[in-house]
Amino acid sequence: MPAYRPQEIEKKWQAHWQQHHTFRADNNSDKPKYYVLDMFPYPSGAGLHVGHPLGYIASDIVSRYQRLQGRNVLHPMGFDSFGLPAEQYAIQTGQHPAVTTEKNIETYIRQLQQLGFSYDWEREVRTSDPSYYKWTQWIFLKLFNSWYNLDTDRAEPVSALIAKFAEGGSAGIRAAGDDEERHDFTAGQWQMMSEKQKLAALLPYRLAYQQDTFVNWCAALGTVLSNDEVKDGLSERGGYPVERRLMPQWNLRITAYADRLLQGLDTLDWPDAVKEMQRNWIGKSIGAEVSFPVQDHEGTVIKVYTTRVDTIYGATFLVLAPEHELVDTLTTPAQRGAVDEYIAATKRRSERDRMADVKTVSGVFTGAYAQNPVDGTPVPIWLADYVLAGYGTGAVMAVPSGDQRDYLFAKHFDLPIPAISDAQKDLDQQADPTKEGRYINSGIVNGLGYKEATATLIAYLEEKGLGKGKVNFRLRDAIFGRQRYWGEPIPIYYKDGTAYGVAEADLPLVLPEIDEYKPTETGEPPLGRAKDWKYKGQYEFELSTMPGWAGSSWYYLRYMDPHNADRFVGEDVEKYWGQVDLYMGGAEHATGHLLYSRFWYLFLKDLGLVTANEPFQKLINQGMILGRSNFVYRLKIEWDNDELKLKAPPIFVSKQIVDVLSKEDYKGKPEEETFKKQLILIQKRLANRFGLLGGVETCSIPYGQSDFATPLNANVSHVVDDILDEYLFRTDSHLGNLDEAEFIRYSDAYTCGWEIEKMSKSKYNVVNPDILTKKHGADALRLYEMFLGPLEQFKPWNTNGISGVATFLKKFWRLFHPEDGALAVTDEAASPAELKTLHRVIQKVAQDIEKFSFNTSVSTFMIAVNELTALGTRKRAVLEPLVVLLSPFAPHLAEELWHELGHAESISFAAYPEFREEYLVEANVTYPVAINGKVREQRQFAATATAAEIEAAVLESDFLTRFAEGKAPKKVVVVPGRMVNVVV
RNA sequence: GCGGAUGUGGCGAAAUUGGUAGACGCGCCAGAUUUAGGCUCUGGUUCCUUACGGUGUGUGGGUUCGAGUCCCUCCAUCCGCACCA
Repeated sequence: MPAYRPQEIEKKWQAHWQQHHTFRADNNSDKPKYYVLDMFPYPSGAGLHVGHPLGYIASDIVSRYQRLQGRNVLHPMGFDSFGLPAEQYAIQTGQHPAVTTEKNIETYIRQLQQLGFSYDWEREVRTSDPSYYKWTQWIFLKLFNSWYNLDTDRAEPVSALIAKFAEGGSAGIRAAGDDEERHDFTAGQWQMMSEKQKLAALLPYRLAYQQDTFVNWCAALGTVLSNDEVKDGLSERGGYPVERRLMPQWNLRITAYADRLLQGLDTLDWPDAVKEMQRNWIGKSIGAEVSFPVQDHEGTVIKVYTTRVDTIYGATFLVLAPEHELVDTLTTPAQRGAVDEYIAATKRRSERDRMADVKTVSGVFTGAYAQNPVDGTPVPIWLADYVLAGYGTGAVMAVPSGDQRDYLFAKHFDLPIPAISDAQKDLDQQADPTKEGRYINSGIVNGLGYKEATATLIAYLEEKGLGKGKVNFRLRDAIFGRQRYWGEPIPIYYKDGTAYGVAEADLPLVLPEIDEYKPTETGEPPLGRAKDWKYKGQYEFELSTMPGWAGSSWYYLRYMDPHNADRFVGEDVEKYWGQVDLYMGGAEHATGHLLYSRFWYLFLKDLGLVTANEPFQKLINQGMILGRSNFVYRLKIEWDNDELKLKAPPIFVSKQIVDVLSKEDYKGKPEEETFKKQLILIQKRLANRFGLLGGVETCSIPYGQSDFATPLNANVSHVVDDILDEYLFRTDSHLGNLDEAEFIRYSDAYTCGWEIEKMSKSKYNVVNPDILTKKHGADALRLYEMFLGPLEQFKPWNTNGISGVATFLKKFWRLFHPEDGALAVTDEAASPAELKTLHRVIQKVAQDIEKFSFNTSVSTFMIAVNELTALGTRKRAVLEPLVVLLSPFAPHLAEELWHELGHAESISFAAYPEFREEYLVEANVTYPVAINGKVREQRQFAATATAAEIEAAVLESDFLTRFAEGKAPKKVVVVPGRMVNVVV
């Protein structure tokens, strides 16, 4: 056998695994099951970069480890193949999204397969495949045909609701959702309704319902975005402006599950950060709704929501959101002008300004007064934009002594700030929301504490019919429609203006072909372009498609039974696999995908279609691998607000360009045009040479030896600093911390800088794994990605260190092939030293895998190889178990050696070596012996020696004479296995 | 503002959970082999010091025979939410 050639070995075994279906998971097995899931990728045109596989490698290690432990492992992969980028590309080029998506998936599969993942590819799913989205549509129809019964606290079929209506009308039915959208009727009235009227009455009960909703409308993208797709008032994708607009929309009633989604979190083995984010997102608050009767408006009350009813005696004014429905009625003629002006001013401020500016106090008095329901005191009614129309009732009772915002408002408009608790302090400085102390100035709760006061007041208000305890959630229903082409068509059609669900038998409702992917001239979604696209040839279909998260909300269930044509997942199969044991993916899905998936699962559970309580028991967030962006600055002189300014916008370039530009022989001050041409030329030349653009290390680094250690020419760095102070302005967010940016060379007008940020094709900071695999092999790349640092951490990519793990693999190979010759192992028995090395690895690696601490496992292997190399070990008894241990990490190398050692079956079916603790215990143990914590010598004791024996041995020796300067020992502390400390 | 996290060499990082801080790898230095090296091997590498020795886990304090680890204070950085009543 020649020297270690990873590329040959890897190709051979990947083909072998595929041919022999080595990783095929069995839906019937006596073995215990284990389900390892990766968050499936969106197949983008750029292909994989080194950041993508990080989580996949980790989950693959766990999968292979669990197989060695004798479990039946389900480890699938698929593609979230509906989405915006393919559609944008289609609009630009006219290419069908299905075509580009297919091409991208092929690239992804090729790249994934060459890393040797143990996926069961026969279970691959694609969300854009009609045989898959048939079931996404089917689940939508289930939602459409369900309502949420608060009495049973679960979803039930709409047919049950119809039965109730027929029997007793709408009275007494408690359903999740907004009762104001619904109308009351008797059983008789129900019977009299036409079909159209009945469906209209049912619609606001459904879990998938259509309603006029304030949505985030993005004109540039021509679609509606969900809240988590909007960042700072701009679309997450593209950064276009987003406005609030009232539109008829399909919604999913996730709010019905708010409490259960919250409760369930406690049972999950997830990172605290993610659970906390979901808790905040759901935003449960326990409080009360209190009615304040309005003076001079008989029968009109203002409902406020508060979490601190106990402070109601301190409520000196009410504040309504400017959009509140009563504003118009309440405003007195004298205040009308001021109020109108304030509302107009609020509207002029964009959502973004309003969010950005939380410091300025603004508001206006309506002229009207309400009565405090507990003591009848008149309280003025104000408007202010710090009260949100969308939360609670859109009105608050302001307690300036207990709430900082109310306090600032009161100070600003000179309203009274009465104390309500004897524990409140510094009320001339700030509000004090304390719950300590006894209430004062508080009528019926004077002298009580927080808990009693709250209970007393709620009881009192309930009795008077002016209030009740109430739980509020911040969570909003999920908007489900997108005005887009490349998504699942919503299986709804309209008959006489009324929405009907498509019959299950007619699924899938296949996405029709259209000739252009833009919205129509009349502003309809792209599906409006479809010709002759009608249900049963006569009814118009719904034209919006489902959002990106629809298909990804249940894909993990389809993996269990991907080819089932009769059911979304077979009953027995679902029971067998149950929930996902380990879910690996990025933290960016904390409140989106992970919440929607849980919602769908709970819903399916209510329908008896799934059996576990939660879909994902354990979640690990792998950190992101960041890239180093390089850029050059182009100095520009511009007019900015009548002022001449020098600007230096950065231009992203590949690392090679920075390398070339910073070479000593690159001199002169090129004119702008010339420079641009040069840039393009260099990019092109590099593209030709390396096939791809990206930051693979191919040029020598000009100054110093590494990216980060920078023996930068001191003179150059000085000049750059001076120039910086003088000329460079922060003109682009990508610039970030200029102070920290490194400047490799200053040449008149151009300077090179870098920054660590997310890998992105447009920033030329992507490192392609193919090239690394070609050079070092997939095993080396796998090991290196794990070795890089803790799995969950964000870390910059640095290709330099990969040689370390490559060397390790070579050394490992050489344990079996001395002088790179033929396999040479002996059947001698292992020595105690060898057994110790081996069993330390068995123990440590198993512990590390349980803790997902793969970087330390790799170190453990390296130490073992160094030790065994030093010992000259050639023994099968030591080396063979070591191969098994290494196989989850470097599967190709391990498989090759395993077969060389004479095994016919794949190493995946080997048994994990058993750990024997006794091999780690030595006859003699060396302890540090110290005086007052200062170690003076190392001494050997029998491994079985007791603390008392060790103490005696030290005191009987001449240790004290030599080190204690005649002082007498006060005590001796013996920590078995650690240290002997004599205190003098 | 609220919530979550993180601070250890030139760099990525370890530290058996309170026991000789810096394992392992990169880089660097020296040496060996080699025509040569970007291959391989050996030794060294917290910092200061020629050495002896001292110093050292963001800051300041505390508990302890002993603290990177536990408690309190402050500082810095990152992430999430953000006028949620």
